[in-house]
Amino acid sequence: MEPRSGCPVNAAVEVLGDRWSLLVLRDVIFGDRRHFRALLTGSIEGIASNILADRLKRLIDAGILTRGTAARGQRARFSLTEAGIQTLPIIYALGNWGLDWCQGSAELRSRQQLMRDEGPAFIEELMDELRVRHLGAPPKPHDGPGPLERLDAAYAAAAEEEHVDRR
Amino acid sequence: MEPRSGCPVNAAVEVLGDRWSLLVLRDVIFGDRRHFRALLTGSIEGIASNILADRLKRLIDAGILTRGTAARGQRARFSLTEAGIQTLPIIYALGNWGLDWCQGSAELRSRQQLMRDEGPAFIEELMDELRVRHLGAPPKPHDGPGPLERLDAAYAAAAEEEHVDRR
DNA sequence: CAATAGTGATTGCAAAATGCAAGCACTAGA
DNA sequence: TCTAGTGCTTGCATTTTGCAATCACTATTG
Repeated sequence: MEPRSGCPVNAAVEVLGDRWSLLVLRDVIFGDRRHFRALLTGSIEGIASNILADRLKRLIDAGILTRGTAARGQRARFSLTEAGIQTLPIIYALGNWGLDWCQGSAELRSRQQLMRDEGPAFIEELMDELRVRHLGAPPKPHDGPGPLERLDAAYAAAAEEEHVDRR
Repeated sequence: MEPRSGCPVNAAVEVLGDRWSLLVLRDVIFGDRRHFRALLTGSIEGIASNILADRLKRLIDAGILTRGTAARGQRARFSLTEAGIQTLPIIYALGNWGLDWCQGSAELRSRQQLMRDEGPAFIEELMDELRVRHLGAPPKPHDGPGPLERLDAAYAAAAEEEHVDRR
């Protein structure tokens, strides 16, 4: 596949400029979904299996994900590469824009809101945590819960609030 | 068109998650291309006229671009809305990733490199300049050339260097 | 006036991508 | 053996993309 130009934006969108790839990466990063079935059944947008299989293959070919060895019929685990981890600012920027300019559910917006409130250091910490989880990097010392845990807590709190609101 | 979920990332990719929309925005922002023909013939990726027409319409419908009034046969001018200007961090993040992980031409990479070197304040200044050019905001006082002029200068310098290298 | 150049699409067609839902060949456990 | 889980693959219809020609309009020039 020959790139249409040598512009870095074009290069990035040839790999990432389709909505399913971006949503898959979001689920790997924030949902900690590392297996095919989890990604398929966990997709709130309802990705089709052939699209998921295709996108995972593309992301692997592009050096963004790796696939652990598994025999046929056995679960394989997907991991982000360093290049994959560094897509986080893109996903973050998209979510940030969506927060300002699109409607959405408070529950699903809560993670994005927390990241915005926390600032760029949080994004860096999150990338570090992804390096631990996906690349086997040694954990850095930190107090209290890690970024992903905090994001999950924000989501759960928003879900609880939404539940209370409905009563 | 019903959104597939209320997640802000999903909301953003439903509007922006296709490569042509992102490339059109890049050309409006960095190439200062404001008319159909300029976007069509100036596209280094060679966008097709039906795709360009379709994407411009979508971006207008999504509130990212506006189209100046023009009679049939007359040139219309496209302008970024505030929402359109705020896609800059997304485009920037994509280009930044492309700079690190993809091959490309020095000439076409020079703008991205300059933005990275300058840091987040540059992105803010660039958004201010876009507000002046597209929204008629009053210019802020600044010394020397504006961000877009500096980006063009970096591009020209890289082109000159590349030209020298070839001799 | 006719010819030319420019305006932003639109069109016809073939190829490619998407999406739904069923099915496949495999593994593992009861 | 049956059931449940594994990651795809398949058949089919629909949608999107991409190429290149064309359209209906405007404005200018000879």
